[in-house]
Amino acid sequence: MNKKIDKEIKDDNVHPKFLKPYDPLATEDKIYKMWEDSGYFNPDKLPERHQKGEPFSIVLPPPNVTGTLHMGHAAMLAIEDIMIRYKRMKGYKTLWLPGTDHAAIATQSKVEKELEKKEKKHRKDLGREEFLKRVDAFAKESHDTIVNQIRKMGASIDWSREAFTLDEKRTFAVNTAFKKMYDMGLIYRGHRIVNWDPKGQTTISDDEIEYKEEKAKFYYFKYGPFTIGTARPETKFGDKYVVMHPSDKRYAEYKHGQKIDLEWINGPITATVIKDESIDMEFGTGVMTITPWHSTVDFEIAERHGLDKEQIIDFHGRLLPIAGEFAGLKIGDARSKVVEKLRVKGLIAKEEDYIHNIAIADRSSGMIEPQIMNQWFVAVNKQFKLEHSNISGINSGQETTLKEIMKKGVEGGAIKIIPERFEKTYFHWIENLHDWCISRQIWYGHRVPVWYKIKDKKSKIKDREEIFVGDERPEGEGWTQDEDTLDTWFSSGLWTFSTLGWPEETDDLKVFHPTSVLETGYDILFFWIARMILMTGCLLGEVPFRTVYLHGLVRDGKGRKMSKSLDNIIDPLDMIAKYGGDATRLSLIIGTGPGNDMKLSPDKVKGYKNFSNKIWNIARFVIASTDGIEIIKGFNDYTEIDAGYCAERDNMLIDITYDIENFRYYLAGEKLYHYIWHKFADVILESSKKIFEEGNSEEIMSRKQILLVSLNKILRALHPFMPYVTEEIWQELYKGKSLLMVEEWPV
RNA sequence: GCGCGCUUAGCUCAGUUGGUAGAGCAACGCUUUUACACAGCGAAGGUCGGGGGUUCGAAUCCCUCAGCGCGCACCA
Repeated sequence: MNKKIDKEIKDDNVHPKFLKPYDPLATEDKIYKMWEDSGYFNPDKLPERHQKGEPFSIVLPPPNVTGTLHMGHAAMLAIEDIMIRYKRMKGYKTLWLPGTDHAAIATQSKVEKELEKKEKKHRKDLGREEFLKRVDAFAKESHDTIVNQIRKMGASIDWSREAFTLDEKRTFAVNTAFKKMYDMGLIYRGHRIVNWDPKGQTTISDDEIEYKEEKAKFYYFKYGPFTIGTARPETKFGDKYVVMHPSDKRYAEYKHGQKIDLEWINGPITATVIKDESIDMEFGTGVMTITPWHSTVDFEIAERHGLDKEQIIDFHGRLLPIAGEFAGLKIGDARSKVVEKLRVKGLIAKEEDYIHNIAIADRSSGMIEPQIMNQWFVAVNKQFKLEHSNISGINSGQETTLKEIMKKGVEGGAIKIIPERFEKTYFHWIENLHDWCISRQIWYGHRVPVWYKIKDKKSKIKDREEIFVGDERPEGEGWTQDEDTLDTWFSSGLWTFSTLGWPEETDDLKVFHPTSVLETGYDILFFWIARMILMTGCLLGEVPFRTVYLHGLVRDGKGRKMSKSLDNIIDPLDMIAKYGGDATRLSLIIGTGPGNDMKLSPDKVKGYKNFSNKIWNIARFVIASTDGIEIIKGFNDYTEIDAGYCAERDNMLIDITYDIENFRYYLAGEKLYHYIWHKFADVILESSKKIFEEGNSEEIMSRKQILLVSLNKILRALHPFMPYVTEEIWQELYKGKSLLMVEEWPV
């Protein structure tokens, strides 16, 4: 009998392509093209039942145009495609909108490195215009690679709406947002302490810093009657304030504002005593001197007491003339020399080993040097009137702050974060949030939409400049645009609505915003998610999305972040070529819950390739042993004989539907896998062989029915997870009908 | 310092509201005119990190300790 089946398949030529084993390579590209040509990725082209359905929208977290996609991106695509395909089958009007991110600093530094390596040139050798041409060319190339990779993953994404953070429409949205927020008083320019990256020659935000532990010496210097502790002797030249806690009894005899003459690095100075409660009495000697120009904490103390601030280190990390004989030295070289001089002068009390964190720019790996600079900021604590609000807890026309908007969006339940524990992390981050520095001294990105005109060269600095903020250069002579560009996250913050046409009031915006789900890695919760909530709340008075689903990071065998490891990288394209897109997808879904990291090995992907083949052979068996496909029309497989199997199957389908509704894709995937292989194939198919040999006609008929109906339902349920193989079988089974286009969710 | 997570078979991890421990991979034995060897059948492998508590019953809830990892803050 079995031998006969196999023979039939081959000999009859009924299913000429339906041979063993399943070959993903020969199948997937062809199927993707068919899907794409069908137009069904575009919500406007979906059939009637979807047009009446509820909208369901996801914007793709735009990959950086810095190169290629890694396994983390592949996981993101797999999860989002499952969401979209499931909702589409359920009859929703589904939109999944793709795009890419110009990723200002990341992309620019990549091109700079290449320029340095290949042509031994700095970007300044090319000039702004020529350099930007190079970056654009690189970005274009990356873009094309990325788009190809997204297709390979089987993403049912609407290419007709593709966006780029730096394209014309998005640039207009950025400029409009900037102007609105400037007019609302939420964007301001001012001299504030910022994170300066001397290597990248730009400011960066707090979130772009990484901290690394470093062993260092901690020195105690004699500073007049005090002993002060410091890890940075080379910044101490200008220190003329000595700070202690007001209730520190050890220093009760010294009064706030008291002047003390003392001998310091380059000779005698007059120090002023400052009492400030921020001082930790337990740390060191409980006394310190401050360097307000190069330390955030010191800057804040200086602000509180109206103290002088002086720059010690220049923007290339070298000491300024205030350092006297040390002027011009790099800070790294200066330290030991300054210590040596203090030693000679007998001003060192003691030194000890200590471990501290040094701040590193995560893109350039330059050591951050705080500097006071004139930059553009977003004010997060400033009160302003939110004209229109859909955010629970904030009424239209109410006074609020951006911080409050970020808080209320999640607190009030308008946004649900999965897994929930990240809500705590999110609130904690908001508590510590400072004004956001948005200007960058790099070339690639959105140029700050501000023009300056010098009114009167002789007048005081304050009103010397006339400022114009807007999308285009103002009328008249003498205007020059700000040289700086905007933080890349400023444009990403608009992503859910800039992609839908904002600031125009488009239909897309009305139908699809707020978006349904934002699915991304937990590592950009602050960078991106928080900023989207901020920008959307401020500009639209609503939340950008209803649910945030955070996936874990994909790590290599050694537990390193796949996006950062240099060797041992698993390339999604390699996996797809070897094991197929379906297998690659499933390996990134099963075995990992939201927010948990996963270690991925090629063996796991291989395992799911075997599963694709299993499904393929299940289908071959069912087709060959049921005399064709007509039998399926209009019958119910709940016969008395096999009702138990049917109920079990349908309960499983209800179960996984519940899992999917609750974002437990890993469970749904595993349950399907388990049912298909170990129940449907191992038990039902195996027992069918016997029934077909020995059973009576009623038993045989019942069994044929259950096989066909089960296969039909299983393929539909599995389709969001493994779209290619299920589609290929479906088309064989139902002669050219498409699973993507016509089929509904099975329960 | 504040917060979060993890610890279950050799490896990677599931285990949704507490009811006698599961999967994949690897390894072992048998099976090759079988829908599928990218397979089937079978066997093996775990005091669920330690300790304590709640409960008729705990991998699951509570407390505590330890190891590992992560985030934030910050160390003058």
